[in-house]
Order: sequence, then structure tokens, then C-alpha cells
Amino acid sequence: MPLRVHNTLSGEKELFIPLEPGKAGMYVCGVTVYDYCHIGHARANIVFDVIYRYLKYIGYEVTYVRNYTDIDDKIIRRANQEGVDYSTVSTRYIEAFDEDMALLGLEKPTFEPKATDHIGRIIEMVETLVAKGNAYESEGDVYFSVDSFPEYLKLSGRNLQEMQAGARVEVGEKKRNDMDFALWKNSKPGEPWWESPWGRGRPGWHIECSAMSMEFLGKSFDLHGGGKDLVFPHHENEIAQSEAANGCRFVRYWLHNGFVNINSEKMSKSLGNFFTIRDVLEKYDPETLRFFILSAHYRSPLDFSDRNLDEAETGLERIYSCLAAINHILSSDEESSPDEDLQLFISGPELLGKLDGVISRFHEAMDDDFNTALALAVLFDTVRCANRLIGESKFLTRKTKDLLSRIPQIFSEIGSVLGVPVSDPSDWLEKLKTKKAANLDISSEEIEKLIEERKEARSEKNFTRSDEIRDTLLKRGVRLLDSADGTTWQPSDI
RNA sequence: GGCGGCGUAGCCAAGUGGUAAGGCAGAGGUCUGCAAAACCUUUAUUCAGCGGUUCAAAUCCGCUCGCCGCCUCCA
Repeated sequence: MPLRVHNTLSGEKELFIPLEPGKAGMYVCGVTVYDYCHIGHARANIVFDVIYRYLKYIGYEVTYVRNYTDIDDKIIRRANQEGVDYSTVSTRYIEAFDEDMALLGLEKPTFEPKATDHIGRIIEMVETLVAKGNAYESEGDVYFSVDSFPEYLKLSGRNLQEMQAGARVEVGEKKRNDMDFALWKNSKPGEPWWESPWGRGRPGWHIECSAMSMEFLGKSFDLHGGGKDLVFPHHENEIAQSEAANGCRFVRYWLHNGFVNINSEKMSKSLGNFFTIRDVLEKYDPETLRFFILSAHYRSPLDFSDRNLDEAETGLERIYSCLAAINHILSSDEESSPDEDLQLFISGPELLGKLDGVISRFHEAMDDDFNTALALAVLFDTVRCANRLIGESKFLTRKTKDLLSRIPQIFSEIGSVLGVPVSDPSDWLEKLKTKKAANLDISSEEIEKLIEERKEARSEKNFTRSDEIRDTLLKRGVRLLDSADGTTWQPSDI
């Protein structure tokens, strides 16, 4: 099945046909670097990371550009508050962003341009727009004239007249039309500036993305992504600038991810209801966060809560437990006899059939507008079937092992696209245990001592005492696990 | 007010015309001295409500109710 993507421009899923066969150009609006990133940023970046990886996985040569907007009102305001240069602020948060993305396991885009490295391009573009009559200078500012671009608002499906009638649009005497937006801003005293034909100034908000995408991907390219909240005005304005300046279609497919919500409300800086990526990674593994984000379709809202993260953790643990069990079986040197080797237990054929279909089911899911939730379900389906085979096999034949050995390979292939699961199973499980154990108020020596005492009690059939020890430990957050090999323990809230 | 989206089991979540994926929790079972853990099995005659189109609808159309987003910086 060919790839289909939901295009905001048409509001429908469309067949993905790139400009050049075999190649894909993709631009994603990065962050304005004035603060630490929150989970909403994590979602956007993880979603487009997966899209980038999937495009490569199905054979496209992808050029992926994700910018840093490193000059903007909020950066300047922050710098003024701290009494430092704007670049001190932007540099700090660019580094923080890079660290966060690395922790989340994101692949590096092909290019990560900064707006301030492309001021020349931006000025050229503004000059073109002025020359073509789509923009005008006014007291050192340059504005885009929305009346000069008849298709304005085609992405968000709004109506210009109605928006102008809206009471919330501020009247600016410098503008010819209230809806006109700044391409270039005259810099006030104390603000950073660059020389331009209109005097010293700095770029407006939207123009940097138009200039940088054109620089790296050309006047027209395949995919442009970002959060839903960028549809208007940011992407609408990008379209107006780019198409007016270049006289051709700007972007073929517009992709927008849904928000992360807190109690069904959008997480945002202005509402103050946000968690930074750093906050969350203190409590949860990056793969858990990724798994959580991918468990919903990228366009749907996603409710963020400890409970939902815990559920994601439990789900991922199920996958890793299965993989660990398989690894354990494959590494054991237990041998069966030659005629037993050909046997496969009842679930064998079922698992065989499943395994043959896993990759194509994964493709189907992802080809349908990157349905990662469905893709994850394919993994669970395989896990259940594998567990059943392991459970009912009285002894492990060569044939069983061969069959099971395909699972880690398949999961690793899928993991290379989704970014989960990508860890060594026992390492990941061990890490989870360690994390939980850190909250206990009892030392492992103490626990081991009690386990030893309980072992003696049990050998004497003193079950009253042994159960007492077990209960005591459980109250302190330690769960005992009896097995044929002896007793081990784990934190009880796993 | 304008535009857009959503409403699927206790919870999370796929499915957008052919008779409800998957996960978590719950229940039953295997195992166990008893447990726990693990694993297996199982859990929606029904998709917010009401009408309509159709041989057939959670899926299409209309209306109603509820929630959310954008319209101002925002992933």
C-alpha cells in the first residue's frame, strides 16, 4: 500500500507523491529558543522524527530541515530581564534543546539552521516582496500586504473579512490593513540589529522559515510540519510570503500534530500548565515517554498524566519482558533430541503466520498517515503469541528456537523506525527496577538478610514466620518473587 | 461571534460503509505450602443522543447535547 498523508491544506488524506521520485524534502518548524522545552515540544519533535525515519525506511532519500528561531521578541525580553546579550539566551537554550532531543533519542535532521545565520537571505526575500508590490515599508518596518495575496488564509480556511471584523485585531496605524504582518522590524534602542535597506532592524517572526526552507529545500518542496497551533498565523504567513515571492506552490503536504493536554486542556507556556522534558525524564525513561506519545495518532490530542505514563511504562515492560524471555531461551544451551527438534507446539503455526505478517502490517499502519498506535498494537499481538508458545512448550526444540529468534530481529527493525523498543531488554528492565528501588527506605542488605531468614523458616515449614517476613517487606515496598532458582525481590510498585 | 476538531468498554486507544484492533485495570485459570510475580484465557449485541440515506453505518447526511482548539505568542 502506498503512503497516504493527511494534508491540512485539503483536510484529507492524500497519496504522497514527492516532487522528485525517490526523494523527499521536509521542513519542520523548530523552537524559539527562550526557555526549556516542554512535553508539547517533545511530542512534535518525536512525531516528526518518526515520520523522517519512516520515509527513509521505505526508501526515500530525505532532506530534513528543522530550524532554530534564535531572534525574536521573547528572546530579547528574556535577555533584557537577565541583563545579558540575546545570543547568550539563545545559545543556552539551543544547547538545552539539543540535549533534550538527544536524550529522547531523536535522529539529527539533515540541516538545523539558525535564523541569525540567514539574515542576508531574509533581507533578499523581503526586497523581492517589496519589489513585487506584496510588501511595503513603513517607518522602518516592512509589512506584508495580505490584500496583495488573494489566496491568503487558504490553509486555515478562514475568511479575511470576518477576521478583520473581529474585535481582537489591534489597529496599527503603521499598517495599511490590520491583518498585514511584519516581515522586518525596525529595531528599538538596545535591541539587536542588522543593516538593511530600511535601516537597522531584525526579521519578523515568520520570514525566517520561508527563507531557510527555500535555502535548503528550494522554492517548492514536499512536506512541512509543525504543531496545530502554527497553522494560523505562522504557516499561513509562510505560504503568503513564499508563494508571493517565488510565484510557485510553496509546500505540497502540510502536516500538523495535535497538542499535549493536561486535564483535557492544552499544555502551554501561557497557561503555565506545562512540564518540561527534563522534569519528566527525571521520573520516566525516554523510551517510555516516546512509547506514550506514539500510543496515540499524531493528530489526536494526547492527555498527559502520571497515570497514563505509568500505563505506558507497564505496556513497554510487557514488550521488554517478552524479549528478555526470548533472549534467555536463545542463550540457554539446553538441547533437545533430533526428532524432538522438528516439533513445534500448538501455537507454533499461529506464531509463524503472525511473524510472516508483522512487517507488512507495520507498513500498512504507517502508510496510513503514520498510524503509530496501530503499529504498536502489532507488536503486542506478536508478544502475546510468543508468550503463549513459550508457555506451552514443555521443552524447547530447535524449531521453536528458530521461530522465536526472529522476533528480536523484527522488533529491532520496527524499533529503528519508532525509536522504541531499542534497548537491550534485560538492561531496560534492570534500569526500571533500579529506578523504583531508589525510592525504598530499606537497604538491599537488609532485604537479603530477611530473605535468608525466610528461607530457613520455609525449610522448617514454619510458614507463619515466612509469611510474616513476606508481609513486612511488602509493606515496606518490597515484593518477593519465589522461583525454582530461589527468591528474588523487586520494588512492589513496578 | 467565525472557523475547525473530538465524543468508541472502568480508563487509554485503533478502526471512517460490510458487521468492534491493542494496552492498562478487573475476572477466571496455570504455577505455588499459601501467595506474589509471570504467563494464558476472558471482558463493548455496541460506538454521546435522536432522526435519515443504504441490502448493510461506529463509519455517510441532518439536528441536539457535551468537551476542546484556533481566531493574540505558542509544538
